[in-house]
Amino acid sequence: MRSKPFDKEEKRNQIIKAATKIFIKKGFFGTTISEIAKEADIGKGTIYEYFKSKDDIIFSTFSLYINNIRKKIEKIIESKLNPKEKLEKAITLFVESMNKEADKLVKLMFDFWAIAVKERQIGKSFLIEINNFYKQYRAMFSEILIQGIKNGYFKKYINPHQQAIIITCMLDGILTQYVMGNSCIKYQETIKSFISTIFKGIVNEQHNLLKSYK
Amino acid sequence: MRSKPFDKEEKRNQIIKAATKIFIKKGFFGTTISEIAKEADIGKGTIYEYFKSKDDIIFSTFSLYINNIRKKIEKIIESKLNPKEKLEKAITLFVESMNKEADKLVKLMFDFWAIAVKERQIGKSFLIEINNFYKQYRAMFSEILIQGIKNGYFKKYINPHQQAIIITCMLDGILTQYVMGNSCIKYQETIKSFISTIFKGIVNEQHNLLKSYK
Amino acid sequence: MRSKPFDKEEKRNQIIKAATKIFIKKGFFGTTISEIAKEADIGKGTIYEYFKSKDDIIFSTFSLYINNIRKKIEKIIESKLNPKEKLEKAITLFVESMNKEADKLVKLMFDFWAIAVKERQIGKSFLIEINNFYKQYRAMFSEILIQGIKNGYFKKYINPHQQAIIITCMLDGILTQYVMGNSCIKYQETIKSFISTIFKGIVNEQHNLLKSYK
Amino acid sequence: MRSKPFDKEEKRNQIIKAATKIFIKKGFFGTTISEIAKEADIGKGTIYEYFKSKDDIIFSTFSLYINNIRKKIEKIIESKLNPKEKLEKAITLFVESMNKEADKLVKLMFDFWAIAVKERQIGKSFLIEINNFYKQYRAMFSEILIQGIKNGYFKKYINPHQQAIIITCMLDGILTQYVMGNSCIKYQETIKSFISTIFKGIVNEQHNLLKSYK
DNA sequence: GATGAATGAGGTTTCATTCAT
DNA sequence: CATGAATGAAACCTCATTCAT
Repeated sequence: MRSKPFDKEEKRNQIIKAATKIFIKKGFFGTTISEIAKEADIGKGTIYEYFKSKDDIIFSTFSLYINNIRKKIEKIIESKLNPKEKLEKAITLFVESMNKEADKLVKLMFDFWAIAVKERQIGKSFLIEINNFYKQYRAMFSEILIQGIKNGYFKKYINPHQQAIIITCMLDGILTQYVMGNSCIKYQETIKSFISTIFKGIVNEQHNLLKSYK
Repeated sequence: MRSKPFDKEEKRNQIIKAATKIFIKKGFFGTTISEIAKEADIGKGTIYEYFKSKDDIIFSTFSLYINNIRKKIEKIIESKLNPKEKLEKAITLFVESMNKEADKLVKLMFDFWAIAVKERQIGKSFLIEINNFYKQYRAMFSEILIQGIKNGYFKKYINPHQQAIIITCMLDGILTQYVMGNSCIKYQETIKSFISTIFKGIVNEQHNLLKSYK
Repeated sequence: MRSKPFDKEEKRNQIIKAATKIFIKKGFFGTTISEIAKEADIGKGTIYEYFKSKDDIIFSTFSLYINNIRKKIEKIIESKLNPKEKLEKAITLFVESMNKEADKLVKLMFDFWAIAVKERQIGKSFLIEINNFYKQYRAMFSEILIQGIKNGYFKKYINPHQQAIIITCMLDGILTQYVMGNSCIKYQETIKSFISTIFKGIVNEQHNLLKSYK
Repeated sequence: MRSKPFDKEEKRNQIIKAATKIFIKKGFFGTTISEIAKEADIGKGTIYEYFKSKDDIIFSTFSLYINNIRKKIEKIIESKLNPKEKLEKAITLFVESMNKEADKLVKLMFDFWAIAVKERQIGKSFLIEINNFYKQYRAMFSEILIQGIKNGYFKKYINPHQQAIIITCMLDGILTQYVMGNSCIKYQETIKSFISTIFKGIVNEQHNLLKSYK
């Protein structure tokens, strides 16, 4: 990758990394270009060699992380796991992102949202991106469910699209309350409890019983 | 216009109403005091007769809406409805408010978050308030469920606290995706579908059957 | 004095008294009309029934206190004391004003000065008033000295005008350093020491010896 | 204009110089940052690259002038002059500076006072600095007098500390009245007259006579 | 006469962006 | 390419003053 003597893309990511760190701590509106520059250990003016504006930084940051998650989603879909395993894995992906570093990233997400809901120029782009992300996210669950129905893992009469919405909304809700509520709900227990509720409704027990016989 | 005797509280609410309108459109950081003043049709300085600072405005706005919802919650709890009806009513309350108040509240919520992160001092107060609100919201559902279990409306072995969390998270999630997704999910269908899933898990069919016999 | 049902002058003085209290604590520029009104226990608007503007308040305050001192000076001059006693009395007047309440008044004086040295409208009037006051103050000492020379209390060859300047400058200097220096010089000792130095230079010992013979 | 390599200290002083000019004319509270910027021929924002706040400007201004005088004082103390010459030099320093620096300083002094009263925090620092300055100033005269007594130039029985206070107060007073009185007293004459009075009291004539014999 | 709600001019300060080096 | 000094628009907020009651 580092074939050229200078790699513009790498430096961009370096700046985004620095920006993310500060955004998480102080929020988008609480962060100054100076702080980002200092954190990235470069001059203030240099930032403008790589980004058109402050808005461009947050938007690029957003895109970077969204795409990272997208890639993970695609990997799951394309994996050789069976639908039930895929469903668990997908939820786990979500749960994992709530630990450690990623917990902070979620806070970043709130900033994205705050910017997105407004009418502003950048907001619209955000909203479109977030919408796409949600669609994709729901599509992932939808696809997994359809696969499961086809293969007999899940009950035939369930509405995969509807269930996908319920699952994503639930995960979103847990996330929101977890972060807002200052970790006062035990999200892991909640998710487990939720999964069991959901699974009870959709999993085709007979099929799975047969499977395990083999 | 100034025929009535001077009512400080009314004027405060009038300003909050104007502020809300602009906050929702442009976000807290994108809104100026001048704009609020113009929207409220008063002078810039007048705002400061009723609020200590811009932060105070958003905080008061937040409190106003939170308390409005609180009052409604309390009414439901204290009503003469049976637990199942209460549960339906509580969710309906939520659905209803999605068209009016709560829709605003959610959009403001992101701002609250942005402010909470930027300004440590006020941020803490915000998070405590949000936390309290969530607790109260969960407590409402918890109480309804406990009443229902006692009276035999709901199954004995369910964990009311856990179910309350699931319900509130779900509603929160639906709301978030509804607002973010620009009405691209049909929330009413989703909620109906969700209710049926939940009810399947908790409602004691035998008891309700007996009831309907009478 | 309270013959008329309403005494405008009295109310003015009442406001000045309140203003003085706040001016001393917070300085002219640190004091707001609201504070003065609250201290005087009247409405903000009422102040403008008695004073044209904030500047007018400080100017009137200044005039009031200056005139009080003027009256005292005149009393001393017109008293039946002998020149040496008058000189002592005049300095004592000064020393007295450095105690108790009056010490605070001196701080007010600094505000007058701060306003006076500037080019502003009110500053000019102040400067003229202060100048007049200084002149009068020096004139008092000058007159006392001339009386003393005439009557043989003081040496014939001294320049009364010059000595008056030295005395007033000295007193002014002590005052400044006392207030600025946060009472870290013992002004009473200093003044005593200064008086003895001055008296050594001007008092006609022979005459006083003769006097005390009688 | 910007040919020289960038000198932060120089620019600070340049701004201070501009600020001083306006402060003297209009007073601290009457001066706006815009005016200072215009006078210094720079942008408003540039000021804040060199000073934290408006308060910081006045405080730095104060420190600059105080320190300039301090340096001069130290030079005199450390010079090879004899005590009597030092005393004359010290007073001369004072007289000289009345035409230049000190005249500014006194006018600013009233502003310092006004700020000291208005803003408790910064006010304390000011008073401490002023106090230190006065102490140092008195110490200079004290030291000169002690040297003089030791070497026989001044009378043995005088109290050097007390005399130092008298001298500094006197000079301070002359300065104040000079500035306030709008040059209406002839300070040079007054100082000469004062010196002769003081010297009469402290100089050891016999010793000086002997000295001049040699 | 007395009031205090309303006002808006004008103050300080921040910070994204530019541009000469 | 990199820099950071310079900038000024625009924000928040204060407060002397007005005026309807």
